[in-house]
Amino acid sequence: MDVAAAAGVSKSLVSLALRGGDGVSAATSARILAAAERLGYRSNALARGLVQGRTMILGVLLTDLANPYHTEVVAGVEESADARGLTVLMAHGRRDRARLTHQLDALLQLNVDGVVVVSSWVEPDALADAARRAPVVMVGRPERFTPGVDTIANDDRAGAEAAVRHLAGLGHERIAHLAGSRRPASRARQEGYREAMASLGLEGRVAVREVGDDPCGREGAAEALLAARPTGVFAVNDLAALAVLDQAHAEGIAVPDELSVVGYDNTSLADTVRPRLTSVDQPRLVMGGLAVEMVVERLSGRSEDRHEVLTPSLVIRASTARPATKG
Amino acid sequence: MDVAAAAGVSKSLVSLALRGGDGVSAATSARILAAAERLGYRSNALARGLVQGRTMILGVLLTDLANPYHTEVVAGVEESADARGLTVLMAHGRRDRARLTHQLDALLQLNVDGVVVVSSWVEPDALADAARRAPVVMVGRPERFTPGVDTIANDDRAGAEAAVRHLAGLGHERIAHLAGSRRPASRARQEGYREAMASLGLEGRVAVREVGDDPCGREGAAEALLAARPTGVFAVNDLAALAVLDQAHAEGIAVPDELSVVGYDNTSLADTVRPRLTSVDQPRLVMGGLAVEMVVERLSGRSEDRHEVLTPSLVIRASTARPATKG
DNA sequence: ATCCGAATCTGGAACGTTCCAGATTCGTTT
DNA sequence: AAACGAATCTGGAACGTTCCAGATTCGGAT
Repeated sequence: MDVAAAAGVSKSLVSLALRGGDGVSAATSARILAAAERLGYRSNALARGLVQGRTMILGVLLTDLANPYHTEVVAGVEESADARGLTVLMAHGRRDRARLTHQLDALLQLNVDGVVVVSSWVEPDALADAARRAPVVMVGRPERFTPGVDTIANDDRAGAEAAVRHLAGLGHERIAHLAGSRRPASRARQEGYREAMASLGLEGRVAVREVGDDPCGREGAAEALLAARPTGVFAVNDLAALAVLDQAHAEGIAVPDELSVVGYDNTSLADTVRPRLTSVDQPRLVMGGLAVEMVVERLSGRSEDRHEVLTPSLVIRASTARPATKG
Repeated sequence: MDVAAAAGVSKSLVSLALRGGDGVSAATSARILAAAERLGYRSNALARGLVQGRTMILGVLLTDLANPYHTEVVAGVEESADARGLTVLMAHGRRDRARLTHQLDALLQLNVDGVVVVSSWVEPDALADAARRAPVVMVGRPERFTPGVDTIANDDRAGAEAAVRHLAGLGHERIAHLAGSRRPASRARQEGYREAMASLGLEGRVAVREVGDDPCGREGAAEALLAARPTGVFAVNDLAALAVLDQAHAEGIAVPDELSVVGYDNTSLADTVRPRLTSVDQPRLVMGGLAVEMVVERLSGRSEDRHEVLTPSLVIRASTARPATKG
């Protein structure tokens, strides 16, 4: 190590001084720091990680960078990781299962101290494999639990119920649901909708239309949904809600005067579209923070799996109002 | 290495076989692969990076994860990196200069093979420092060039001019500009606007209003801008254009019938708001790809700095039309 | 049988750190 | 003056790979 020679001490002492360890005299320490500064020295994280067996890096695996839902979870992760001195590095799967597996592998090969998976798309085998090498916490609702992998999800049923009750509370009865794909979160939201309708004595008014996973299907589904002339719509997510808003606009239906719309996820979209969208909000920051906490718990010995379900809240904006009085 | 013992060969041969190198007999190779598979062996990227002096990791430094402009540049980076066998890892500065510097440092300590900085916010000193340790390419328009750091930007003047000429071509004369902050890109767009107006003989119609960097200022600025009753507005970016759309809606001004609006960046917003926004499109995928190319060039010896400026194009949507005929 | 070269395999050095056991220095106490 | 202990410093092992020079094996030509 050049710095050692420049400061006239051993490499061990340089290492110690740069880490701020004690047992180094003030004078020597100053000399070492000066030499390091002068030579533009930077410690090598590879070597450090190799010898220490840990890297202080928290890996975050993302399915979709462009998804504002994901990025806000990441914000929560970062905040919490910062507070614990962990550095966050992100790997991106780009909505592709194979790439997701590959990127997860890349993180593990780097010996990250833990992985937060923000996605429910990862191959369960890859996940199980990963959990054997490092703590893995998944934020999202998986098809089924993978042993060794902790999960954090929001209560989709409760969120759906809150949306429906909000509409019913305003006086709506013809409340339709624009449903999502077959994925667990979508299914749970649909179940929540049906249950809430039933418990409100509105089972006769249940009307569901599914949009596929492909974005193109959304408009058609919205059109079909509105054909039944509901006064309120609960959409599986904000993007689906946007399709409803657009379709309503195209048909000359005023929102919220003639139609109330509720979305899910409270993405930036909800605060962007006109009218601003009432939406179910998952506590994403909290979820991200909790994920880090769970990784740290694993690092300090917890071995039972933990599956946390958080309660979402409804953010009321301008897209919902009392239904127009008839006649 | 356990795999070596299990397969009854030396660690060197295991290493060779797993890398797919030749000089390993088919039988032995199969035995080694089987043993590795069985033991769940994964090579350690830290050790590999340490001995090879390169990591095959391309670091991406982001200012703002939530910014769809940034994420699409990243998509371009990823595509190009994939094709070259580089793994992309992202570090996130969260709009904070100190954190950006810190994250840049973290990437360098990991011995990444190169860094693509998607941001024009990074401390120039930190950038210069980084460039001494690895190739650094910045996507964005910096205050000034940092020696050793390549840059890729779009031609903001040309983009602004295209926007103004589009409006003028439709018959607009009262074309106002909602300008951005003092940052170089914003300034260049404003200059492009003024120049285009001048060269169209419309210097008398120039009307500029600046929004500060804080989001709250946008509405007020949009209101003030519309007070002058322009028939066309060129906004510094899509978010500013959205403020104009909202303000127009609030005042009962129909877009595009009574007011045409053009944004900049062609973010997902442009394809989300109503009416869909005409916007200047930077070739973000190309820019990302080019960034990787420039990193690779540096790795294979280029030493002169390269500063690339790409030409943006206009994407015409529903927010622009001929002005209403008077009377 | 002998030799030769190609194919296959091995052992140790190296990468840049941290860690640890011990060496050295120095001021204080006896 | 001797002894002691604390403070300060050093040297080598270790981490898990790759790399390289050389060792071993093997089939075939002489």
